[in-house]
Order: sequence, then C-alpha cells, then structure tokens
Amino acid sequence: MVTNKGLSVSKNQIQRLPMYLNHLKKLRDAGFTQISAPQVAKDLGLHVEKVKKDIALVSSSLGTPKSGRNIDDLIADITSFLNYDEITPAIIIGCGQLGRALLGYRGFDEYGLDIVAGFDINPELVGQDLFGKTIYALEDLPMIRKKYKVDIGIITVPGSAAQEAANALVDAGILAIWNFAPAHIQVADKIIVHDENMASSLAVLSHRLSAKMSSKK
Amino acid sequence: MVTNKGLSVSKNQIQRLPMYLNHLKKLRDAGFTQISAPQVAKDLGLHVEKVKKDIALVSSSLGTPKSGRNIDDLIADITSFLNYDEITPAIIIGCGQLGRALLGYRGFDEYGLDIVAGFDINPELVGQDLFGKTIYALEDLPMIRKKYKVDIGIITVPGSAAQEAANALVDAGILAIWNFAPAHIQVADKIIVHDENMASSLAVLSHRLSAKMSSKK
DNA sequence: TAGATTGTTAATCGATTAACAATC
DNA sequence: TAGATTGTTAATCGATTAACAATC
Repeated sequence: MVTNKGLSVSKNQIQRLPMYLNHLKKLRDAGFTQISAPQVAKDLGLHVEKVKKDIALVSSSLGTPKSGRNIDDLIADITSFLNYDEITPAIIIGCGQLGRALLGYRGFDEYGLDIVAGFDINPELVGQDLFGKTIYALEDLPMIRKKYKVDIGIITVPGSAAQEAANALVDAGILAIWNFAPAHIQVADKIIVHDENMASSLAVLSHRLSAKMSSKK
Repeated sequence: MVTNKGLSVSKNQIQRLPMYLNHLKKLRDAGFTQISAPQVAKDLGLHVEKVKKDIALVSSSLGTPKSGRNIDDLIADITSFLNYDEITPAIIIGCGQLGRALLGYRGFDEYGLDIVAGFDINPELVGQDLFGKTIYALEDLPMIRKKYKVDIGIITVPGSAAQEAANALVDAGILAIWNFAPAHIQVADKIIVHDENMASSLAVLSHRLSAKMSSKK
C-alpha cells in the first residue's frame, strides 16, 4: 500500500481523484470559489465520508468548518498529487481504430500524458503521421523509447498479438503497460500492467441491466 | 447484491468471468479438454481460492477432484451466465475517433453486443455508413431505439456534451448507459450508468509507476 | 449563538485469503 | 493407495459507512 502523509492511499481513492478534479474544474469555470465535501458528494453521488477522507488525503491545507475549501487550492493539490503537472511520455503499439482514437485524443494533455509515437507492423502505416505523431516500425521501439525516455507503453493490438507487443515493450525497457487488448499478457513481476478490459466493463453493465429487467417482471 | 444458485455474485467476480472465458477459449483452441482452478489461477496470476469460488458460482456441474472440469462445458456455462449467447443491441452517440473505434470493433460480437446504429450532431456525418452501420441525427434516436428494441446507449462525445447525450438517451427510453465521456452524468436513479473512465485508469497506472520509481531511489 | 462542516475514531460490511475435510 | 483438486467453512484484511467531538 502506498502512503501519503502517513495515511495509506487505496486504488479506489486514486480512481476517484480524477473525478473530483474534473468536477472541481467545472465548478471553478462556473465561477465558484469555495467547495465543501457534502457538495461534491451530492454532485457526484458519493457518500460524504468517502469524499471527506479522499480530500483530506491529498489536501495540503486544513479545511474550514462551515465553508470548506478554496476550489483553486484543492485543484492544485489534486493536480500535484496525480502528477498532472509533469509530462509523462508514452508510446502506443497498434495504430488501428482504437490506437488512432487514443493517439488523437487531446484530453490526455490534461492528465499529463503525452503519446509521443505510434508503432505498427503494417508497412503501409509505418512512416505516416497521424495527429502529428509519427508511426514507426516495431524495430525502432528501443530507439524511440530511449530518445523520449518513455516508461509507459500502451497496447492496442488485437488480442492475438498482445503478448508479442508486450514482449517488444519489455525488451525495449518499458516499465509499465496499459493494455487495451482483450488478452491476458504475461510479463516479469517488476513490470506494471494495467488492463483496460472492455469485456469486463460490459459484463458488469449487462449484468446490472439483466438483473434489473428480471426484477421488474 | 445479485444472486446465483443462492450465492451472491459480486461485481469483481463478474469482471473476472470474461477473463476466464477468454483464457479458456485459448486453451481449448490449443487442444486442451480439461481445466483445473489451480491451472487457471497460475495462468492468469490470481489466487486459487478466488478462481475456485468464481468457477463454482457459474458452473452447472460439480468439478472432479484431481482432474477439474471439461473446458467446453465450462465455456458454455460462463457464456450462458454472461448472456453472451443472446444478442444485445446498443446504439452509440458520438462518432468521433473513439466512437468509430467502438463501431468498428468486431470483438463485441463475441460478447453478444451489437451496435446497431451511430448518432452524431455533425450534419456531414449524418447519413454516412461506417463499418456497415448508419449514422443518424439525434432526432432519430427514439425511432431507432424502438425499431431495434435497444436498452443500452454508449456515450462517446466530448465531456462538455455528455450530459446532453445522456438526456437524449434517457428521453428516448434507454435503460443503461455506458459512458466513455470524461464527465459525470446525472440521470434518474433507475437508469444504470457505467463509467469507463480513462483518467481514473491512467491515474492508477501512473501512481503505481511513480511509487515504483521512488521506491527504487 | 446555532449550525454546517471539518477531521478522526469506531463499527460494519464485503471480499479475499487461509484452512480443511471429501473424493476421484 | 497417494496426492491433486474439489467444495466449503473460518479467519483476515481492507474499504466503506456511521458516529462524534471540535470549530469557524
């Protein structure tokens, strides 16, 4: 368990922080200057206690009873906690539909992520520019990784090619993998793998829906 | 909490089932006919006890000590539990990069999901066909929903348009929303919302990475 | 002051992990 | 038979939720 201020930070808490940040920015842009935990909880549909603890965890200042906290300060605290003010370079393997969607997604700037290059095995794609980013052949991976000091690799290849892509990333010296391919990849323990599993997500949604439908009958 | 065979089914368990299914199919295609919980646990890097419980939950037959279960039977059981053998129609709002990636993703077939139509506010896109699916104007939403009896709506619009898209879906009679937009949407309690939050995912990955980096120093 | 909000400590809840008897 | 695997019950762990004193 990772710690901050001597308190442990859970995965769930880290997941909630970008949601708070997003909402706080919206409130700030709407002209608000103060925010309280009960307000955030109400807006996002969360329990107050959870929000209070999450905020206390990342905030550099104590809140003021009755009025809460200054929005700008809290935004700055969350931004810094999530390292959004530092630019983290990443590369992406697989420039099909999903790969292109991620390459072209401008929102990553806001999260401090910069996809510096794409890779693909399709010779027709190699050498092309997409959204201002060059697509390279896999053999250039070690070179690009070194050049931009990249630690994060994103996999958006078909499931059947995922393991191969993971191997290429690890061999090139990547430390963390964000895997969008519908396949389990096996890598050394020291490599961090985060699976973005559409099938799992969809399963949860479908199950909730069918539970609802059958309860209605 | 939903129940199966009198046992409760947790969200985490449902998320793991597609991973098992995927892995089992791979093993089946490689020629295996039997599978044991310890084997699955080892392959996917999970605890045996977890896998045993998950499998017992969805399996229609008792496993055989020492040899485990027949792979085909288990695949059939998970497939049926996840309702993958029924086709669930869905529509998608927002046919930008991400929307197209989802529209064109063939893997959804395997999960029983069929995206029957796309919607966009861009008049240049409306009327076009993408991957054999027609893009409609938002005003056609109620008609298409009725025609295909759609319960699931997928949102892939920019964050600023997410609430509007959600409102349109709910007004048209959609029951569940799969939200890929980086924004919290507010809908009636009875509507099921599942957020696919890239920022949250990335935050977890980045945090693990930076924890690792600092521990290395 | 009164009351809303804060931070923190305690209770509850649920999921994971451990332990173990049954059995092919 | 011996041993691996099963299903199930108990213990542990962590996160959520509840409760409450402090304070602006």
